[in-house]
Amino acid sequence: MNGTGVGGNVTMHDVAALAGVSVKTVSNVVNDYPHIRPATRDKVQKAIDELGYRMNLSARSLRQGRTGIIGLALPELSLPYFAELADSVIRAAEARGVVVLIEQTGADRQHELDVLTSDRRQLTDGLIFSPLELGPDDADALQVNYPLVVLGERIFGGDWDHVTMNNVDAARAATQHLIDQGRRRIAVVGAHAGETMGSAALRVLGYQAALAANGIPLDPALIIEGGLWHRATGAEGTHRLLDSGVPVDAIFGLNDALALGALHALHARGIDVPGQVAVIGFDDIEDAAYTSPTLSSISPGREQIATTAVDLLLARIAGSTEPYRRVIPDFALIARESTGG
Amino acid sequence: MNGTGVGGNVTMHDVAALAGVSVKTVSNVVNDYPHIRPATRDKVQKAIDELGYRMNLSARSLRQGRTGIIGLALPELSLPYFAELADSVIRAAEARGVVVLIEQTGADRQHELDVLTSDRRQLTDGLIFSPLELGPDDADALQVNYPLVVLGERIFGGDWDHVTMNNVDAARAATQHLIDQGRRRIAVVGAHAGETMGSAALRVLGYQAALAANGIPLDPALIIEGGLWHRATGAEGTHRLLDSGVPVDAIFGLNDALALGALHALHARGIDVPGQVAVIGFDDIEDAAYTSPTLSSISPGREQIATTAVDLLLARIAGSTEPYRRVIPDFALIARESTGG
DNA sequence: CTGTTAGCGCCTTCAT
DNA sequence: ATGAAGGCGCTAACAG
Repeated sequence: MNGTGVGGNVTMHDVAALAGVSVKTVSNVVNDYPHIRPATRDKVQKAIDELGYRMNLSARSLRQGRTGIIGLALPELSLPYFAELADSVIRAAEARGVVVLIEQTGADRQHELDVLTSDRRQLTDGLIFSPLELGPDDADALQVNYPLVVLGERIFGGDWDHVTMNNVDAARAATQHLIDQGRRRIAVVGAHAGETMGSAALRVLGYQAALAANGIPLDPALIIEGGLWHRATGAEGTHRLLDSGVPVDAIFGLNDALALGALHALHARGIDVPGQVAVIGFDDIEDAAYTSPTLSSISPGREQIATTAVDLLLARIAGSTEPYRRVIPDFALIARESTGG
Repeated sequence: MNGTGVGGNVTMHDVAALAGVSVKTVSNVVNDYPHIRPATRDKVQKAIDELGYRMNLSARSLRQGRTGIIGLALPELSLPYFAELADSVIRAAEARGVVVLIEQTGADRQHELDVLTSDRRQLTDGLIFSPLELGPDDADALQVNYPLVVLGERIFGGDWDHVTMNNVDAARAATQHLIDQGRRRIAVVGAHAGETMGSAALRVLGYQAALAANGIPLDPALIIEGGLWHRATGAEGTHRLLDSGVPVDAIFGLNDALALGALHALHARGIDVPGQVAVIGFDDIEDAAYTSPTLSSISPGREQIATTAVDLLLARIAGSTEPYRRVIPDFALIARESTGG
């Protein structure tokens, strides 16, 4: 039963007996305690190797109240941005010796609330949470008694740990880029009416700021609503926009999935990109570099967001008590064909 | 400390004391034991609610040797196919009351070996493993002493649990579809030289079978190697193919990422798809429906693969002993613009 | 630097 | 249908 597999039945006591030391000494060796005589360490290590001993992590968890697992709750892995984010979080976690349990909320409000109080929270030492539906009214739900790092900026005002990016400035830069290419009738796809603090609201703010700075009047007909930021939403919104007949020479997809949908719709209607309509997205997912035409986008520093979130969470787990709010300032405008001259 | 959060310190003893019963009775209630008097159950449940009791999962794990977590090891979530697979696995797992710990192997052989013997295996009750680099020579490494379900068909010959799809037939169907559109110079991108049983080898087999069935000679110059099935690999392989000057009127990307890369390369060279060159992929990732032109592909029944894998794993964890090898026979050819007349 | 003791919270006997 | 006791494997707290 115990060949190539992961050892089970052999305990510290067995190791201690074989090595002729106490269990505590074995524990010390296994946990890299500072002061152990090299001879003792070797003796123990030999016994460990000989028996193929592996520590029982459940027992350790029970004892110290930690599992070495962190949770990551996100809308869904099918959305490339979140898949890439998860990739980065897992890498960062692995580099720090912890593993990641992923839960999908499906962008469902109740599911997002559930994830915060789920039994599973007991299996994790802390949670990195990227909500899409929770808003300022749900601030109470985020007052949990375990380490929590919230991604994105849907919920301001609380004093919980927070990692976000500079949405307003980044969206302004994207819009300015379109303006620099001579575009004046710039639509935005994926807006959320009534919201004041989600990513959508902040990016629209940046869009408006850029228009204002360039003396371009804001035309409400160019602001296209779209709840879920999927490709389908972008395609459908773009069709609505074009059906409406308002003049358009550029589309700003509030994320890349929306922009990909826009490209799709424009292609379906035989509208040349960027000849007739320029398109820019947001997130710089891998896809953006491979579409036809390739998609200009904003690179939000995803890697840095992930490592920062993991670091904050681990610091909190380790006992740090100061409240954190980290804004990742670095973003980059990646100009590709879809906005090219 | 114990408001919205996930309860911690209150134990079964506390509940038992408040309810005036023994801990065993509380345990029975919590675990939905069959024979409990309704009155007793209510009493206990009331005490549980009043104290906000949550069972300590570490203690339970220690006691029964199970964590309720299953592992999922895959190359990387950045590859859309695997992100979508993970999505499906997580959903299937959730529906069955378990959660998923994801580990990325980065398509690195050593990493793939490590994942099988890692300490983390102790946190999981079993593993769903999608290897990319392990081959027949590594069969021994798969002889582990915990429930393991292998995805894909890189390693035949062992008697471990296995979920795969009908790669040969599906690839034959893809190729036949191109032939049906009048194509005769069909290249394949992403082949793995020297392999005999991976997805690449099997799909190439199907390709060859289709050619043979239609009396089309096999031209080795049309078989383009490509190790990692990323978009970049597909683009680069396509450039190599076109640089070589051999006549081509269709490209079969052995997965969608490769096909997306091919579309990208063709677009960059101003070659019309499908006018001059038709393109088909494999996997039917979400992207395929949104590229320009939209990408024809093979839908492999990803959802069914995921649920089957989870079901097999859970059955094995529950103690089933018969060796399984399940082939998911259902695939579908999705014809889109990239192969359109 | 190393040994001893006493639980962590639960579930599995074995009684009743 | 419920209670009592013991231990799963580990580590924190003290000795020494």
